[in-house]
Amino acid sequence: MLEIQRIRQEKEAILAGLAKRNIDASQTIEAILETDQNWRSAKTQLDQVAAEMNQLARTIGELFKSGQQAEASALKEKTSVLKTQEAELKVQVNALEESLQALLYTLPNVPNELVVQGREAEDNQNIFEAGTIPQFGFEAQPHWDLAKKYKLIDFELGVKVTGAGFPFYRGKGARLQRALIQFFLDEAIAAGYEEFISPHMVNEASGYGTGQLPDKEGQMYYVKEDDFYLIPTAEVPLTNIYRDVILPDGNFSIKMCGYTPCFRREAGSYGKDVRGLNRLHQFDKVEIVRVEHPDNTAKALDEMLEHVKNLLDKLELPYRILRLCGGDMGFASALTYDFEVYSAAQEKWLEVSSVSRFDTFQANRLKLRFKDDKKTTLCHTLNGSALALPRILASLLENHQTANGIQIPKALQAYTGFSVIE
RNA sequence: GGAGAGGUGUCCGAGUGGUUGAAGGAGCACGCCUGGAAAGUGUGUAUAGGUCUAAAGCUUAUCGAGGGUUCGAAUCCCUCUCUCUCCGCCA
Repeated sequence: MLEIQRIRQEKEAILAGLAKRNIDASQTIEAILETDQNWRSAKTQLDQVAAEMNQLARTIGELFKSGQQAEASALKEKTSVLKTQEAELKVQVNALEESLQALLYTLPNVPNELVVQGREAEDNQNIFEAGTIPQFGFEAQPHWDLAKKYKLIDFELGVKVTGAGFPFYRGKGARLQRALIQFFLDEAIAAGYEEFISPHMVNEASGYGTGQLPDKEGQMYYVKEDDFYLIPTAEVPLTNIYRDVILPDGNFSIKMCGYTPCFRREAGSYGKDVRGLNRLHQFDKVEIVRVEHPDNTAKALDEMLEHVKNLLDKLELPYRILRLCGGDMGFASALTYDFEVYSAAQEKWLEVSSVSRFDTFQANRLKLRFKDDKKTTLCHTLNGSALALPRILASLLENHQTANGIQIPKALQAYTGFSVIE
């Protein structure tokens, strides 16, 4: 959520920024400013009436104390007019506040200066490539065939027990999955992130805190009985640890990581995009989350990019980094880098990580601030996948396949306990 | 799930209708005292908003959350929520 003060002061800059998302926000901004103006004047009136009421109540109290019943009763009658006024103004103020809030919720974050205007994936900027795309002397098999051949994943069984998008991992497939989680966590911990095991369901307030609510209810599984949402990413519980928190000084750098399953309804997805492991309703992910002083955000983002690069290097996978264009960025993000791994048999790039800075956008909703001398200032938040498992698994299988089996990268062998899947 | 007790500021803790944004204490910050420290002593110590060029000042709201009663609510009533104790159930 953008700060209202910022909209008042930097209207033009915000409009220019949002244009990079192909959004013409001028009408919304005008509506916001007008509502804000109306709200403020109504609020001022309400405050004045309330002040008068308070003054009267105090006087009445004193009169009663000194036994001047008649005078007190006379004053009491005066209050009835004020009371009606106050009630009316209160309704007005509340209504304006609500519509202001609703309008603010509709505005996405303003893109960083590095972000280019663009509409779709083709407009993203390729800023880095590493690794080599393997050449096979045989016909490479897609991961769903490999998974079946080596009995690593059973999609049909998942359909039977739950539904599409909820696969079973079995045998070495399960072991490989567990190895990856452990590997990712160990790497994150080595990089200074504190590990958390979080709840897998969150309440409504947390959904609002990180921006899943309102509007994206349809993306989350919802437990009606208890009003809980299944988390779509560990970002939600981890970031919400800092909801309604004021850090005591500006000297902080909070680094958290956590493994969780992630639940996504993915309503509207279909076709070959969802084949095999490409898109699941439940998948595993290790997430890294940071809360930073605004001065440190750029550096933190760089560190996170390096961290993910390092993971992919160790897994010996060919990958590239894209800086997302305005139209392809998430709602809350100011700057996002996507990591894509080349999947040798599907012959396409698969997104395996998304690293973003949100600046004050989430912090404003979360009310996450720090004390700076006497002022309280909003913190910055960042997060990134490090990494999401299914597509990593898919590309491991596809890129490291040989005629006789699947080679496990060296860095992983200590975790899997085997070096090849035959 | 049933019965009961409770949720007050950074912490402890008082407060059952009238200058209570909130006694008292601890902690913390700054000052005085001291050769230095401790002790002692003084002052300060929430958040969000409105008004204001800004600061100061003035003002509104906030004692788990929301609503209600009242001229006036931390204090009374209702709903929800969380914590604790006992019982029940249970990995």
